[in-house]
Amino acid sequence: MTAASPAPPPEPALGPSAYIVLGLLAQNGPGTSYDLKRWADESVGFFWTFPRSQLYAEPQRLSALGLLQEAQEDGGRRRRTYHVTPAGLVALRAWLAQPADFPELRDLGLLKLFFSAHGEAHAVTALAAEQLALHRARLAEYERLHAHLTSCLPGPEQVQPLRMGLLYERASIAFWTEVQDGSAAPATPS
Amino acid sequence: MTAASPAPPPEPALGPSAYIVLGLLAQNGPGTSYDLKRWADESVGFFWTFPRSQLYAEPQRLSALGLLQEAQEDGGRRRRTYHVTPAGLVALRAWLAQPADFPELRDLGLLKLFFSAHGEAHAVTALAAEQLALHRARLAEYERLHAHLTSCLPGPEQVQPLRMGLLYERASIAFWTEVQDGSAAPATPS
DNA sequence: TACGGCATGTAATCGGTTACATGATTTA
DNA sequence: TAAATCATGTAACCGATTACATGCCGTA
Repeated sequence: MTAASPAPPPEPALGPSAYIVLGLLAQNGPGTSYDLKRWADESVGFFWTFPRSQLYAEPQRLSALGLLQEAQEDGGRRRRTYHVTPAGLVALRAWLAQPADFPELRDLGLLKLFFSAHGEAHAVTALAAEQLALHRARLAEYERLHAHLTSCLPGPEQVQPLRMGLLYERASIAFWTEVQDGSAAPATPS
Repeated sequence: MTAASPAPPPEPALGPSAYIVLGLLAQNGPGTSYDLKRWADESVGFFWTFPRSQLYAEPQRLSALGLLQEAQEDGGRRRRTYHVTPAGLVALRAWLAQPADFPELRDLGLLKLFFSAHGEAHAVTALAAEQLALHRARLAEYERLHAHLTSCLPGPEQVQPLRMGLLYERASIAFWTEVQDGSAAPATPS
């Protein structure tokens, strides 16, 4: 490699939360960390969570990298408002173009089920009941949200993940029902 | 609170990976970190991943807490073999009895879909195709594993999580197919 | 004006990830 | 016996979670 291509800073490879911040800001215009929290809570928050403090730390990292620009107000709370720079948009697009690796379920319920042989006898029943309750509640919530979204319609990309959520919840309910009904079930044809 | 109840060490609240180690050791007898890796790779690894080095660090933490006992061999590699102590079993059972909080999808594909408005025009198509490939491959793998497991049958608890995996993969395939077929789809009845 | 809750941030800690480094075993 | 692979571990870094601390604002 010649001196002609000094290779721009080696790109520290941002994590998912960085792109969530970039994406949310790109979508909803400039905002503060608290705005980010509110936006996340009613959208991505449903399938990707993180503590609030990340939404203070992450924008600062991104500012340092030039992907966001920060404006701190003088009076009152001196709060920081961020907006995406052109470089930030480029980074976002680059990330969107890269292939996404495999999703992970990260389901503590499944984990406990897997090890349930070492628990109390009725542990599985309790677990199934509890998981059913959780998933039913979540399903109801998704259905509300879905109904609500189809009215104040954004682009379909923002509704689709919710549809996957619905599919997942229905599958979960089917699964835990099956578990609850005991191992009595005969061979279940695929 | 009187001096009569000195309250045993405040229990540092272990993370999931700690219980994976405890559970795997409880299930498969004593073993080394490498054994843990192999066991995980063909079971829990499918719905809960972590780097190999965790399987060296975690057992040491657990030993320090008295939940595992370590035996280091003298000759050769001086490798460490761990086995679960009674206290470890108690901790495992206590964890199993606690309610599990809600699972998270953590799906980068969904995330990218959600923000896809800011990418190239064909980004969604590419994403859908790529995700379909991933999920089809995974589904095939699960089906192989399922067939294999039903032969060398362990308890059903160890097969059930895999069944959830199957349900999830089928749902995912349905979802991304729907995405791929474009927003042309009319109202999809639930 | 006092109080409660909303808003805004920082500090310390810790688990998880990457990278490094090396020893043992098998096989060509 | 050299090479390749399997096995085993450590160190450093960094993102993420928890906890702390405080400021503003609406309202009683």
